[in-house]
Amino acid sequence: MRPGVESAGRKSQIDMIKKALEKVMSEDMSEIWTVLNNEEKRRIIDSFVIHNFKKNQMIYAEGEEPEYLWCLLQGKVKKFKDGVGGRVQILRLIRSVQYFGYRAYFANERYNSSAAAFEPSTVGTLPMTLVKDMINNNRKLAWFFIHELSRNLGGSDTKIVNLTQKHIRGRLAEALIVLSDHYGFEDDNMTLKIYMAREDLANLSNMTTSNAIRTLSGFVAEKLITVDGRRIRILDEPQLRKISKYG
Amino acid sequence: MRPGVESAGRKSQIDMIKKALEKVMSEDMSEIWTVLNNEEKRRIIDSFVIHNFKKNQMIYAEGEEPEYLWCLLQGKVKKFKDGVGGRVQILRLIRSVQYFGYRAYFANERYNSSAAAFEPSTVGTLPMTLVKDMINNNRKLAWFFIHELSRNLGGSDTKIVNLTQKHIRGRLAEALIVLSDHYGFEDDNMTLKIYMAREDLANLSNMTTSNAIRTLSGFVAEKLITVDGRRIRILDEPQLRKISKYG
DNA sequence: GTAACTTTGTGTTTTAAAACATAAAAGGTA
DNA sequence: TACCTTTTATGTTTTAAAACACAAAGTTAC
Repeated sequence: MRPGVESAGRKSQIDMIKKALEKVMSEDMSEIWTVLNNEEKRRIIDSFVIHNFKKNQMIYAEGEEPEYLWCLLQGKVKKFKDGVGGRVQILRLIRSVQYFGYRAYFANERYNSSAAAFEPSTVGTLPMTLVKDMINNNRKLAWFFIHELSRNLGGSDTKIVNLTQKHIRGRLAEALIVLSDHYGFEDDNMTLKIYMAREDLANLSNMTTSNAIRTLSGFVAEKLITVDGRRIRILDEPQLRKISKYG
Repeated sequence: MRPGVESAGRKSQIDMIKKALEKVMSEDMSEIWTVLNNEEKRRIIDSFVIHNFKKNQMIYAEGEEPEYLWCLLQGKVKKFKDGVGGRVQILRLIRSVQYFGYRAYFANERYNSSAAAFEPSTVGTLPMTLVKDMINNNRKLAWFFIHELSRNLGGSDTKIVNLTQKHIRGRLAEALIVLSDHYGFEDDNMTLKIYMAREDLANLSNMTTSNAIRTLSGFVAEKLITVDGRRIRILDEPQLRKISKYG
């Protein structure tokens, strides 16, 4: 897949790459880069390609051949899977700086899920062949991926039980908690930093859009949250956690 | 956790270990061993401990500290998670020779699920500290785990969609297909090689035991399968696959 | 071999969530 | 501005699956 490079003029494109690389290299969260030696860093800088995606634009689709390691630099990305009868399940949310799209390559499979930008996003790519070489020469990088994969697998297994066994209210409360843990709050420490459509909220918590809307209204009536369009404020997190646990 | 060693007399215990090691070392499915050099093989032989588990005996439980790589030599093992209201979800089935129990260690977490023997089973353990050392000295071993974790993660994501979106009949049909793919058939090429309680079948396909029984009876009435106690024969696999896809 | 317990089987009732049906807001566009 | 599309909201109906209830087979233990 050759992703949509929003060509934005040569100068500003170069600036963007520079800024993005700086961000990637300095971000302490992305421990991945701290384990590279200088030669590896040069190879990365030479191969790193920046792409911009518009709101709701697909990054890759289930069934395609995985070729790149994707690194979200700016924005928010969802990984999702189309199921039966037009229903969609959001599997994982990506924030900056996080890596994604490598699992299928490692498993020797085609993409098992799709990725799309939630909001305007900047993504860097690195050919997986290069990543593979780097892993072979750098055992810390191997451990980085072993660790990431292991954490994600645990998360997926937990999600299976949450989505199949909890009731609607529990699932939505859980989704709100996950969103707050993952993307955090605005400066007021209450407003979720992600503004998603009710439909996405529904696809995240395995319910229909109407039920997401209805249940959300219920939470408002119980004064657990307030809602202003897509702006959600968490008022009573402990109670939400309780409902998420089972209620 | 110190697992239950069914001490079976010194002589036969030694025989068992010898046989088990032979099996592990020769099994071509377990590519993991082919990548080791002689020194590594000696370290393994010295540390490898055999354990026997009775039918339904727990191997480890959610929340415990992971210390060992488990290798199923003989028998069948289920990995499962206790959810809300006494419900159980079977997450993965292990056959010989397969490895399990390493994810939590790699993720630096406690066990996220439990493991129990479906039937009398023989399991070998290796301290994860040793496995870690081996990975550091052997990049092919690192790739083995990256590959396994990646495949499992893809499977878990698929399972999320299957279990949340398919209807009861589809989920049970899917479970039967998975069982046949995973454990295979008896010599008649029809009878599933695994004999599980209806309750386990239900826990595998996210439904109540009564619904598993009822739906299974439905399949019998439609001549898709026959049932004789826990012995299930697949008569019409194509149709089962169709139902599993959506029916 | 009989009693106690567990597993399987089936019918009936209840319920949680989907499906359907509108309508009002909100957002985009000509 | 007016028009069209999408999103949000809420009420009503339908339905798939759980819950409940009981009986018959099978197992296990004594």
